[in-house]
Amino acid sequence: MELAAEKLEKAAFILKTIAHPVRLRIIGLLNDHEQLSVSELCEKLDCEQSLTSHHLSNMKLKGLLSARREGKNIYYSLKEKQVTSILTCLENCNCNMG
Amino acid sequence: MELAAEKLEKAAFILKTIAHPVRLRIIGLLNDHEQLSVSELCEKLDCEQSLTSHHLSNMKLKGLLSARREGKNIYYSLKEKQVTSILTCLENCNCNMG
DNA sequence: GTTAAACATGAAGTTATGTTCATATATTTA
DNA sequence: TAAATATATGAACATAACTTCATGTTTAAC
Repeated sequence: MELAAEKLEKAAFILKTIAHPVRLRIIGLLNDHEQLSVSELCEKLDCEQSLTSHHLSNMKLKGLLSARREGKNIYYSLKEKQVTSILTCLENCNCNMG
Repeated sequence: MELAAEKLEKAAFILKTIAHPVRLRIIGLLNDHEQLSVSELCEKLDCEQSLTSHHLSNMKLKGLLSARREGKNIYYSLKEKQVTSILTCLENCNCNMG
């Protein structure tokens, strides 16, 4: 095991970005849907526009999502599909934690 | 995908606990070693005793580690081996993020 | 029963994160 | 070009996380 030191900071960085209920759901949704507009996400997440937008730009900034404009809408999608594998781990993990 | 709502909070919770360079290294070390005392961890991590201890009790509190005393030493070990699978994901993930 | 070793704990300070609110920008439509 | 829709942005605040430092507790050795 022992992640290489270089990879370590990056791993923590990515995990930190993912480690939030709303952002986890965003990843889940974008894994199911290929791409979604901000308002579609707002609705599905039941999360206010501004807050959703903040989360999205944060995730984009950190390289997890990409965005492209189409008319009035901006569509977000997963940039690194592999991120999803972390979710799968968590899903399968019967972690009786907490 | 779409983690069940109940699992979601827990997943974020676990990820938040893991999402720290030192704590990632602790998990890596305890995956390699089965159990380690605090001072062994301090040394391997090159991390001050108090800080290491804080991280350890945090991880224990959140159910990731277990501890048992043996004389003057306290040995920590992974409570949920599955946590390691998340590290494996990250390792294999050529995430060109950031 | 003192001392030392190994570890835990708690307060304090600093920084980072999350959230809200008000406002700005871009695009389309009337 | 004015209004409406979709989204972004930034300031301000509240809360949580990280770290340090000083001190407490437990166990063992003398």
